[in-house]
Amino acid sequence: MTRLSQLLLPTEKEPPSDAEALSHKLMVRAGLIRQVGAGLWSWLPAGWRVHQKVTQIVREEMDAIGAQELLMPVLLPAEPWRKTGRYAIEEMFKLSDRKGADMVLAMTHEEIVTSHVAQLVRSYRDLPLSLYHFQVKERDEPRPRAGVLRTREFIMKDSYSFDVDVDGLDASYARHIEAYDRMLDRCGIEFYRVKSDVGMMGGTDADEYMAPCAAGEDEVALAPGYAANVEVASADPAPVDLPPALDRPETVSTPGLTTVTDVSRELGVAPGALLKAYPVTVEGRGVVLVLVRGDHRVNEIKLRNHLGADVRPVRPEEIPASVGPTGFLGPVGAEVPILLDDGVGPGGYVTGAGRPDEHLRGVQPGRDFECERGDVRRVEAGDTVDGVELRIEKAIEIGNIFKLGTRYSEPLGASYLDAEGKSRPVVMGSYGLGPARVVAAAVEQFADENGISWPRAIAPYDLELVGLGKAGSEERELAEKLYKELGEAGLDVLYDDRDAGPGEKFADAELLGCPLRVTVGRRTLSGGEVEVQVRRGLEARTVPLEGAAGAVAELWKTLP
RNA sequence: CGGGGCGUGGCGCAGCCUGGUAGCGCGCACCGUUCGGGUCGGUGAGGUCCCGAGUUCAAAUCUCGGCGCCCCGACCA
Repeated sequence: MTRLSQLLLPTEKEPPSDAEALSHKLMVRAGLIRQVGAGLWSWLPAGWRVHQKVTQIVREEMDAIGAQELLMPVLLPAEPWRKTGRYAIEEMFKLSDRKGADMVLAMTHEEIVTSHVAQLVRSYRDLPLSLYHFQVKERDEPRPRAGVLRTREFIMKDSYSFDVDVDGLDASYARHIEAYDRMLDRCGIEFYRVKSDVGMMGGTDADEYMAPCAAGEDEVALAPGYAANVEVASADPAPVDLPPALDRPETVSTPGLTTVTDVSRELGVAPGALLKAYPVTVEGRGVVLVLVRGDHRVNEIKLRNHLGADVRPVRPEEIPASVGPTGFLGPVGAEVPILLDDGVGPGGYVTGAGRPDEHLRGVQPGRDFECERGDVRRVEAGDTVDGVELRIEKAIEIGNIFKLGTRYSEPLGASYLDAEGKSRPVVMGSYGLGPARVVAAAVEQFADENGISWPRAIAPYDLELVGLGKAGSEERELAEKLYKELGEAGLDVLYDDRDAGPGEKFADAELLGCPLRVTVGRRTLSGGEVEVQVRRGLEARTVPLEGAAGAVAELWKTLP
């Protein structure tokens, strides 16, 4: 129960000039957040209420699967990070204390929680165990952006599961999936769970929770029954028309034509009838020539995963002469290993000739050059999965969950004695979620031209009560009375009791986006009624003043 | 790390090219007005012009150096 006249809610008519993302603009305009520095934000009272509501929902669902809340520090000794090899991470803030001891600011808490478990857990009887906390994470991001979407400091719910074996981990992982699905459903946002890259976290399996929205930094490939981050997505390519096969490759003169577009136009074939050569340097292996269809792109993450080694594009001077000059690179006669993407079907293709100003046509993989194969291309919209077309959407990552295995328990000595008295490493999972990103996603997904439209579960207040008329008028007295009654009906009300004009009050209410707006004004009061507007869709109705609080409370329960 | 842009009252901006009294809108304070869509009128407060050095009689403006912030890309545990 809050009076707007008492609340620090600095709304603005105009967004910050440098804001791009919708959630950035609206959260600042609505008075929810203020910037402190690059990637550093304060949450103002109304914004913090939203954050807290998300946090509480997450807490309840974590508790429901038996996870135990604790709290670990942000400032940590460097030692455990050295043991796991993560001290070298560039994004980690590093500092030293007055004695010169190396310290770090936590980017995440695997090292510390695992150290605790190493000390405190001795027996298989102590397992399984799930621990979580809400704690600030510090990451020296190369480029913070979009308000609260990508920051250098943010609160994260991170949980960690500890099990005796992989089956136990699978069960813990499954429980977390249930908890995540429930908490995000309750928060009222759109989301999906997608397969993701395990990345540098290591481990065996990973999923991400993604919220689709325009400001998203990630791309997700979706088809019925299929959802994956584009980083790892796999699909069948759209078919391509190939020219008739030739008995042997044939040289064609293509002076100055160095791009797929140019060559396909000149030769009158589809871009997909070309093979694009993409030479890379593979750690510990040297140059490998990757070939994908001309209308496809190499996905470096999939390539790295396929090769099991770090990969970077070659520098021009590293390209072997046998592969040819840039723009005319080709596999025929190339004296380097060749990796052909699985998206390349049988048939004759156009490739660079490995000589200036010439291409070859009718080149058949296997016949005209040796190669290994692998799925290393980026999926494209229009590809198919089980015959159904794929679409690609932008989304923000709001949570990610990893099966870590023994990636941390082994270096940190987290082991237990099994029933036979034998020492075994604890098998771990880790599960992150960013409440601030849930908040930003909700703003992005439901805002309209008038402002934010919160899902009711995470709105800063259940409703905003607008009292029109002058201070001391009959309308305002009735609004005061209704304010009390709404509170008694169990609703958390923001009461706009300011001496401002109606336009300003309405505009501010819609900007802040509480799910309901109740207006006490002459127009409806003459008929003994008050107006109730549903924020999402702005549909308005009236209810009798008598019993209005109860009616509003009932209506509120039906909202998304 | 590469490219681009910006820094002038709380917010949004003009002034800078061509050096000479720091300006506009919103907001804020006060008076009146209005009271179902940012009402209208009046009065007023509020600024180290990001920082430092230089040029000059004189610098928001020109020069050099630094810092900060934003956007695009790279990167992103």
